[in-house]
Amino acid sequence: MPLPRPQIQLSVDCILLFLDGHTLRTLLIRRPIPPHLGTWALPGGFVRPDESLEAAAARVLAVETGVRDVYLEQLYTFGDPGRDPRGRVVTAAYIALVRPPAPEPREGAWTPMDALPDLAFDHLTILDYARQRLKYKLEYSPVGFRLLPEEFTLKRVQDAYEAILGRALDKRNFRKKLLSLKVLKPLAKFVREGPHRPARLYRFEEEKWERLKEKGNVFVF
Amino acid sequence: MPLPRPQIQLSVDCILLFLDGHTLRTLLIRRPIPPHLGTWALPGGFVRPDESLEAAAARVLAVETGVRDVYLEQLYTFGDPGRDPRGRVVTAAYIALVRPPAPEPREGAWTPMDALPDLAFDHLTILDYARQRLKYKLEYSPVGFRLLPEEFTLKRVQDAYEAILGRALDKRNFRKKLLSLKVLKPLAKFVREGPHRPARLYRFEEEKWERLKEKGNVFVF
DNA sequence: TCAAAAGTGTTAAACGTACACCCATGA
DNA sequence: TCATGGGTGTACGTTTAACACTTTTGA
Repeated sequence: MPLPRPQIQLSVDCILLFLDGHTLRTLLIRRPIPPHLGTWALPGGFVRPDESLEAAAARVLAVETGVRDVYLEQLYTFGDPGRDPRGRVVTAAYIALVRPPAPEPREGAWTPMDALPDLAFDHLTILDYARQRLKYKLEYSPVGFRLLPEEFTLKRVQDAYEAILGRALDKRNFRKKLLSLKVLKPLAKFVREGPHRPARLYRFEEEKWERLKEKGNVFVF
Repeated sequence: MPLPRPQIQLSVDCILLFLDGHTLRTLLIRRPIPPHLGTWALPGGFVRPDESLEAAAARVLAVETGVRDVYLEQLYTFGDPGRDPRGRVVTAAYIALVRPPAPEPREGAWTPMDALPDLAFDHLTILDYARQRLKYKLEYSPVGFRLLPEEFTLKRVQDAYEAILGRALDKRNFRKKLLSLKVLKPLAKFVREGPHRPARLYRFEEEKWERLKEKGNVFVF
């Protein structure tokens, strides 16, 4: 039995997230073609017949923004008829987490998540959904560390958590709990970055996290 | 600028879940057409150009199984090239939770989740993913109650949690915690169903749950 | 009167939360 | 020597986890 003729377009859109101090930023580009020509939008494009959804997301990112080798995770698929004025376009949204230093985008701008401009299509809905998802996932997955450099100070981890959760955390309690999980390896390296005591660097140990997870342990702040 | 000609098919697949005592069951049907003719598979079908993904899932359920008015939630979109031998088919999987009494399916069989037969396409992967998701969601959302009748005994709630989590829970602690959340309304009704003391019926109060959630409270066993 | 599930409370351990000072450095 | 952020411990309240007997019913 042959397939019916396809009538629905499939695209991917990418929510690139980057943590700039206490500010969560996303990369928006100006639409180079109609509809919504010139309006801010998420980087996106149509899926090719021979590539997986994730491969499409990676390609779109590389081509439109120059960003490569990032952590990608499917967020949700938005498919309401009418979300694209050209016709029926269903889009699989992907979250991409990038580590500092922020790659200079070939195009577009790193925009603070709490000061978003008008956006094309339903991209505001998609970004709201992404922010929510990130917040929930923080509790039981190491997404926070995917927004940090390989080596980081405890302060930076706390900044990441505070930015994503949107509230302040107690320094001593945060450190106590984080270190008690034994998923960070303290390094014999320190950063001097101001007129104050240098901060120790740590590294996230993925396989220790995996072991924790098997035991059903969870990371709640 | 016109759209490129579509080359990818979009389908939906439904994971219908039903709780039969301590057994979580899903509705599987035998494929009525090639490929995988006669193999067990999830109910599914192609999305029409004018319907939303969720509407497509609801339609497929109604047509293929006769089940209506169920809770539907998007699970994940599976889109690897090669998952369908006919060509490129991307599928949005939806979880549907049904309350007892189990609707008698027009077609197919309620199959225990822990004794699945060989399945068509990547449907085993999809079911594994659904089981995982349900387990995670139990912690912070009232999915458990969507698998129960409107009025239920505490025993039934505990059975649901034990079935989904896959482990036994302490009766006294379970009840204490569940009742302390104040999301259940005790009714002046009891069920007599055996040579033992009758059990009180309760009703889940959605809007009390919403209030709890706003306060960031969570439901962990 | 027996078997079967409903219903109920206490205690100890673990965990979360609130809170303030000394340290190392660069200017 | 001062301003700045790094780093550390304790005490209290809340939550979890372990655990066994009495109640009500139908047969």
